[in-house]
Amino acid sequence: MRLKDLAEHLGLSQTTVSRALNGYPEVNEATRRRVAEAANLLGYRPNASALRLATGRAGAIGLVLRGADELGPHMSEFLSGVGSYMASQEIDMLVSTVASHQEELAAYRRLAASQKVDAVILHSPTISDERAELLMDLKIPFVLHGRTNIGHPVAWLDIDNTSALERATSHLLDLGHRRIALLNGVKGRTFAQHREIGYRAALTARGLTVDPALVGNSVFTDEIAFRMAQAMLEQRPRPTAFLAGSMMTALGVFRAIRQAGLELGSDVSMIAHDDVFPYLNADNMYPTMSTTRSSIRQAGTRIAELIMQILAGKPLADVHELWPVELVLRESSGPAPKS
Amino acid sequence: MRLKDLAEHLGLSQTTVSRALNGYPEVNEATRRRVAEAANLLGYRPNASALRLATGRAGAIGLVLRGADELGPHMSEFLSGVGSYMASQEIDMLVSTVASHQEELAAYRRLAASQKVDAVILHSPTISDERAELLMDLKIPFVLHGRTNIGHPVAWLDIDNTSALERATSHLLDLGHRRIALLNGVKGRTFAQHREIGYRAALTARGLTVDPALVGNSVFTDEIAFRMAQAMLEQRPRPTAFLAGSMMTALGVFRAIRQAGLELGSDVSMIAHDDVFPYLNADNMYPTMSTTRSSIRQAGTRIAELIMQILAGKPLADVHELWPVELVLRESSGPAPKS
DNA sequence: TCAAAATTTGAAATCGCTTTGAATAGCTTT
DNA sequence: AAAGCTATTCAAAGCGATTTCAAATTTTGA
Repeated sequence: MRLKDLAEHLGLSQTTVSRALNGYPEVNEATRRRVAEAANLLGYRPNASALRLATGRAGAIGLVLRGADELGPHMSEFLSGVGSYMASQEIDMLVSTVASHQEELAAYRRLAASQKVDAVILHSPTISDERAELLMDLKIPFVLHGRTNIGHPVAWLDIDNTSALERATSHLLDLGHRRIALLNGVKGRTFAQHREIGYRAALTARGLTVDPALVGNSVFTDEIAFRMAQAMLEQRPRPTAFLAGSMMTALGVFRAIRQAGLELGSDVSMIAHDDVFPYLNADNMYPTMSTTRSSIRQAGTRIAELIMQILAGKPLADVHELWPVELVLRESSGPAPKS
Repeated sequence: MRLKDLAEHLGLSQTTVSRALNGYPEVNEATRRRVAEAANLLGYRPNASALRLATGRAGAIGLVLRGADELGPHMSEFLSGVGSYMASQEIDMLVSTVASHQEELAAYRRLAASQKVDAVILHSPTISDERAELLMDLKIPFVLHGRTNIGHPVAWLDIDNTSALERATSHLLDLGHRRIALLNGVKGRTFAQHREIGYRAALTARGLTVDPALVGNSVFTDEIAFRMAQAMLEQRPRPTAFLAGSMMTALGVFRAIRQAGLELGSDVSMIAHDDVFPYLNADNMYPTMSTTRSSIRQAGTRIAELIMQILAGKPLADVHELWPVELVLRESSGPAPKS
């Protein structure tokens, strides 16, 4: 069913039908109704490629994901946040997977040259992110999930990682903990830097120094967290508290604590960052998990909205959102054990 | 940079340039090289919409994911398998998220009417899947990840769930277990049915009957598995072995076992199904986990290949693959405890 | 050497839509 | 009744590629 067929069926010109369907004012109300009805009945929808070619808009946004490390539970959850909004706007999500940084850059060049997307979402930025620079050069609009430092203004949404870690660390210090381990994200990522800044600030405020042996950097997986925590727990004096970068990390730390014959919440405390996964609830854990909490799904939805604003012409410099992070105290964080 | 610009730059017609780039034989080798070089240098890539309109091919495949329950770790891993192959074929992945079954059907209708995709991948089928029927009606080619029973032949790839569960169950029976719990997938899904068939077959072969209180059906999450396992462990006599539907499930069961003060591998045994997540390795768990193993990522890649074969004209009836499942015995499965 | 065949190139139609600019019809206004 | 508006509608020109069909050039063969 093409526009032409529909027009013939109605005894109208393509022009009129097109206008009727797209809400232009210069079409008779009766005609518009007739057209809408017929279109609905016959299940007409414009051919996407033709529409895109004619309008010059791709009707899609791009997401380039770096293989294994980015296509995890965080990304799924984020994606479904983005998707829920984009679906309502009839915008497609074009997802590409790549294996390396070089491939990722190439993917953006391809997207730009073939004009497959109107904008992209960039995530997990480094402190001075090369991809952001490239996208500026390519003139592909984008919203950054996180922050980075490049020459130009950039639209971004981020959570206040520094403040979150500063508060979580301070709380543990208040409870008497002195050896607090930080299982942070991969070095070089802005969010990991921000978290470390918050952690250091809290320690420094009490005149304490950071023990490098208590800081780990890695992707957030159960497995790696388990090993890092295990190694840290072998130190003497051992850490009495952990700051876990994600709920996956928390699961790994939990296993390591158990395996060391220790009890979470009494022998060792933990505060984890909770991105709010529907299938991993801090409240349902044993013991319940203290968290710094911020929904990554909501962030996705909001970023989708921001993208649409940017495409509508909003200046980049006006699109900055720093979301606060809740600190939710539960059973996993308790007073430091008497030594 | 449009084809026209490139053609003018070279002093050639669009026709010739187009042909040179698309490998048609009727173009002079020297010309072809000259064109290829210029295109490369100037970074020319055809406008995707124009190309699609002209060729009638969408150059994309669709994936419709039902919100929370499908966008989990399994799907991520599967997606990246699909993506790795599709990227090599310059085919895009169009990902939509929907919240309900009705929305999902509507999404397929939209994809069909607007001709946004050449084919789709269908996953987690029910025993007689309505979506598969719809896709047949809409004449959208698709490959099914799993199996279903509808009137027409359907292209599919599946793993041999029945045999996997039959073998795992038999092994536990050999070890002396008699009360074996099954944490299965959502009722109604074909794979869950297949698994139950295998489980029943093994029990029946020894003259045992199935205790409904030892069979649970749900999505595969840590949390739900924890609760189901917890409830089952309260029964007397309690189950001495668990068949976990996924590694997430296994984590939950593990927690429940620990919480009940029992030891995995001696007091209680477990065999989990392992879809091979890069970040959750059965070998690295404590104790190491016995598994039925099959890479969901590889399945994704293979399904992508099958899609291309179907688009190339291979008859649906010839596209059926049943993959065997490995049974890997590790420490989590041991002899039944003396009662 | 010249016609025929093979090779190489190009003009124009096409894909299905949007959008510009013109045309028609029906009312007012003078 | 003619002129001027307004409200509707339509024919045709893009959008940027592919592809058909014809033309120009070169090569081949007798």
